[in-house]
Amino acid sequence: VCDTARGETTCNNCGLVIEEYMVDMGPEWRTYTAEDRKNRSRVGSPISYAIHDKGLSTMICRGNRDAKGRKLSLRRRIEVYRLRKWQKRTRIRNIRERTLVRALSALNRLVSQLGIPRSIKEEAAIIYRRAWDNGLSRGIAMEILVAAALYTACRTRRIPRTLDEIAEKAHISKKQLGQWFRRLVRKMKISIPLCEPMDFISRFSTELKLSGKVAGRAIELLEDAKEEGITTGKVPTGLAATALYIAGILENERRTQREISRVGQVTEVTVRNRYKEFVENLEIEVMP
DNA sequence: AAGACGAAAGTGGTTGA
DNA sequence: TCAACAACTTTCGTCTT
Repeated sequence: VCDTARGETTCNNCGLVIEEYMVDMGPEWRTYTAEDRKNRSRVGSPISYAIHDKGLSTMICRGNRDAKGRKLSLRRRIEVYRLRKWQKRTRIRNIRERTLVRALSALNRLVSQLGIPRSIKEEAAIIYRRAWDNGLSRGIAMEILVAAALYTACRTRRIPRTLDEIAEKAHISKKQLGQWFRRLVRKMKISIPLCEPMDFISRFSTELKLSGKVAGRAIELLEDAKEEGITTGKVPTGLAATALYIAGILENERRTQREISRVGQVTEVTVRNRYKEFVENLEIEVMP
């Protein structure tokens, strides 16, 4: 299923799978029985990242003595000093890089799960690095910062995912994600375009297998609704979903309220309320 | 049997004193 | 910091297809 509405090719079927195998080369838990094999799931970054240098990083002790306790010559002392310095530097670099590797692998996982285009992933990675450079990463779980960077990237490129969707896949709370999103925007002076209901139309209509005709009609409806001033303060996903619902009825591609509410991530009641407002204000005749 | 409808009570976030 | 508030959710009984 390809969505080329914005010049992005998001392939939800093959792209997903290929991406996953390309980016995440970590091993899965070994399984022994057929039952295990059925149940096994991907378990995140391979453990080797976490213990990558365990036992390998060496400290060079202070005190300029050799193994037998003799004082070192001046020449040796200078050499040991230099070694110590480089030891420190490379260790710091390794920690940085290791975290970065883990963060990027988490990002890849999220992106595959959500079917997000590659360009947005790159954007998210850049935002993540900038956040890191600005010292925003201190004291915060890497997963949260990654998720916030991804959400920010989606918003700036106007291919929004909801906070809920990203929070769920990243296994963090919506509240935390929202907080860090705002923090990123504020501290890094990123300008975010307003979230418009229309931004959701192409994704939702694909998900509902609705034709382009319906999607176009839905966008018209949203434009009219905006002019009538009945959209302010309403959840954009609910508006987009309802517009598709009505457009579907008008174009004879009806979907049930349940389906509509599911893709719009609102309740049927909300769809009904929006529906009523649309019909009352937009001179729509939906009686067959 | 499934879908649509709407009332009523509850929830979490924003706003304004 | 607190209360008021609008939007949205959950739940549930009733009507329609």
